[in-house]
Amino acid sequence: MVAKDAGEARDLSWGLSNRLFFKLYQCANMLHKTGTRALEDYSITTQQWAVLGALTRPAFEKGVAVNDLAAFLLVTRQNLAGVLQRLETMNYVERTVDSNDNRSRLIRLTIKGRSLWDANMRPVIADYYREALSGFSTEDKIHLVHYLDKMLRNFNNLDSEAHGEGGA
Amino acid sequence: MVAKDAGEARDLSWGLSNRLFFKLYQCANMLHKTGTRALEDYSITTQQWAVLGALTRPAFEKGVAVNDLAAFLLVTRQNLAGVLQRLETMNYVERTVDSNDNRSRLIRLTIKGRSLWDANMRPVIADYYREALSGFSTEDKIHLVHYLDKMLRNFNNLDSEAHGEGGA
DNA sequence: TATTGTTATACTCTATAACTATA
DNA sequence: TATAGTTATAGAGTATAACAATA
Repeated sequence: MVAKDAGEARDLSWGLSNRLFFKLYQCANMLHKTGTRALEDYSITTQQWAVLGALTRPAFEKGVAVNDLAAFLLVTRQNLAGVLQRLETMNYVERTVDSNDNRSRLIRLTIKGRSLWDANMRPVIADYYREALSGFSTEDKIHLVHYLDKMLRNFNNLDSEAHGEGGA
Repeated sequence: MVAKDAGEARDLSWGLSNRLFFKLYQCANMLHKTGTRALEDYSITTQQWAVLGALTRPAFEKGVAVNDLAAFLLVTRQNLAGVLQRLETMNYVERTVDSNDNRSRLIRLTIKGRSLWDANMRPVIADYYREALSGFSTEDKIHLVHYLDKMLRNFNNLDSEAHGEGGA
């Protein structure tokens, strides 16, 4: 009976975790679908949104190295390069040489990019947040951020292990 | 002073919501990155994982129409077609004609697909859940599922509006 | 006419490796 | 030698439109 109970407990745990990850998967899909649609007037995808949003951070406003930006966004520098290229073509970001290290390039918003964010994207995104989080109290949001942050740390551990840093 | 306070309240709300969505964005990225890596021995992506997982549901075991599967996964039927094609090439799913409606195709797992899921994928995914949810109590998981489900309903509303169904 | 599913196209994103230029 | 960034390539996913077969 012990073995059977243990099996049942494992099944319950599987079901709940499975449900949780399926919801997360669906939320991820819908975030990209509805987010990209919300910003379609500006031809901005959610990845580009994340980059532009990061560049408005006070710490990054004077420019941020590609590597640092990639680490912040949790994407590889190679894949960030593609997104940056598209944003540069649209004249929303620009690259300057870091005078402290000639290998490094500092990425920052252009005037046009800043204006796009402040005048167009931010209001649209504020509306988007309002709708996507309707029914959420401030407490709910704080709890959810906490859970997502906790899961994110676990994901980062999983990712580090996969790169052989924590080899068993 | 009222206007200023209102502005500050809006900023606080913006900051919290922005943080929440950035975490969600990062979790989405990491789910695909670590999930696909966890299943790389079988060349299964997270989208294919979702399809195969759906097909193991008791309700779908005898076959499910493409449209119903797409609705369940929250993807378009066109995009599902591509994923199904890749899974069919690998011999993990098969299509049969619905005898009740000759237009419809019922998708179901093949023996090989069922075996891949039971013998290989499920154990790997169970480990993956354990690591990705380490530190989460059952209560935590229930709360998180609840929040994700709530957000998902909001996303679906946003999506319906965008398709002109609820036009203001 | 409407619906089911498929095909076609164009683009973005991702993973990976190889390259350059600096350090 | 190691690091910062770029370029190149192949594959997967996504949005959208158009199409064939069936209802």
